[in-house]
Amino acid sequence: MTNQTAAEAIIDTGKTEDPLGKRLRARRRELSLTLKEVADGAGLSVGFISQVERGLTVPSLSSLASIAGVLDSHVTTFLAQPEGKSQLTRHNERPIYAVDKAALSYERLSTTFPGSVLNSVIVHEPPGYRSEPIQHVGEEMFFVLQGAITLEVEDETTVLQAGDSIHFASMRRHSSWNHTAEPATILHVCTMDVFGDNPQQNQEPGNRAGHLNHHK
Amino acid sequence: MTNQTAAEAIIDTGKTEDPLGKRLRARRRELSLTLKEVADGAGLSVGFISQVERGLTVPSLSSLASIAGVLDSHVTTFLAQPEGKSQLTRHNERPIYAVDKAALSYERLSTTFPGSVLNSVIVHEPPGYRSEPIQHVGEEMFFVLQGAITLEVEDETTVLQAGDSIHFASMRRHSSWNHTAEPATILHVCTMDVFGDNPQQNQEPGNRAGHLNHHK
DNA sequence: CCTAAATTTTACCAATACTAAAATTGGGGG
DNA sequence: CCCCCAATTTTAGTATTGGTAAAATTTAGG
Repeated sequence: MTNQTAAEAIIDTGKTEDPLGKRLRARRRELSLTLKEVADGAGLSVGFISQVERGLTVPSLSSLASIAGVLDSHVTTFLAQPEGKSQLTRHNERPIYAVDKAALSYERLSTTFPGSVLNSVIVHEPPGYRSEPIQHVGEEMFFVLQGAITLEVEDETTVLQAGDSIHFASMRRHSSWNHTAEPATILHVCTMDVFGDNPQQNQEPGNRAGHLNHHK
Repeated sequence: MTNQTAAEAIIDTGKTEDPLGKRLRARRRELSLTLKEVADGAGLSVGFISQVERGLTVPSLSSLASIAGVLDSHVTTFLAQPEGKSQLTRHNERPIYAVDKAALSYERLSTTFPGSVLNSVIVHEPPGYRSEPIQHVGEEMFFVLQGAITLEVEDETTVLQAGDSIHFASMRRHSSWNHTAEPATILHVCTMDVFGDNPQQNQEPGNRAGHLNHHK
């Protein structure tokens, strides 16, 4: 509609934000590398890098990966990033989600804005509660606010006390267990779309089940 | 070296993990969509989607974006994801980073594994401490553990008490200020490479300054 | 200014992203 | 069992565009 370059039009999430090329250039400058250095490192030509950085061409995924490698960053760094309103939650006025009457409940901290990947909730685990082992895309972190829990990640079994934290890739099969007689409160952050919203474009919103199913 | 498909070889981060295609298929199944539905939605051909999902072809970034859109997900969802050892930190034995003697200090919670984007630290802000306003790629979340701080995100000024949280895109200019007479403890999570490590491949590691510079 | 490094531009080619259509699989019924 | 339909895979083939090499331009010193 407007006259942005093809690359810009293609890549960005719909919101106006820094396009791929700009970020690559910014990152290269940050490391004070020359086009040639990047090109050589990535096995590509100098001119091409120039084109990409100015949004005249869209690199293939493999090329982008190479370039990202030289820039010592992850591919995802350069793809559409969030933008939106910040979301405040007060400890006394948060939406609470009770998944099953068995008393496990969530307080949602983060919200969803276009491109957001961060998801945080406060989880209240009643004494004895045990979650099904699950694995999924992303990574996550637990920080124990109150009480203690036992966390199993694949073969490691760890007891976390208040103030302890753990960080791991969510693909590793994991489950948690409140082995104590006291309720435990955990701050849980993950990079996934736990609540099943975050529509990339507005399609039929309802009926999509979240991934937080401690299903059968 | 081995005989994985070209696509697999190209995309993955070096670690063995689910390649792009597998994830796309998994996601499609999750939404119980047909190849045709995805193809139509994305404006691509059925056969092509099939090829992509089986790793016979690598889609262009634009195509991938379209497909991701139909799958109601962010592009990054399907690109290399973390894998590694989980990292435990005990509240009494964490590495502490003191940035300037002015007494601001960090306890690092998360570690870095290939592809990880999650970064969490506990920040101790002494009374009166004020950080420089910064903006950068990514998104972040503050959760106040003790005390209170004033957080400014662009034009919004918010006072956060213990237990409160805020979540916003890091591109929005932000700074924090401990306006109280007590030290404040904040759990800070962001999707960026705060500590400046996370080498995608092992290049010269040293000398790269972190981004947490409250520099002049 | 003169030179050399860094970047941009141009012209061109070949790899491959993508298509269209035919071949295969896989259920359910009747 | 066989027909039918939906879903997926396979096969050829083309056109796009990702990518190159080299010349043109800019930038920065000395």
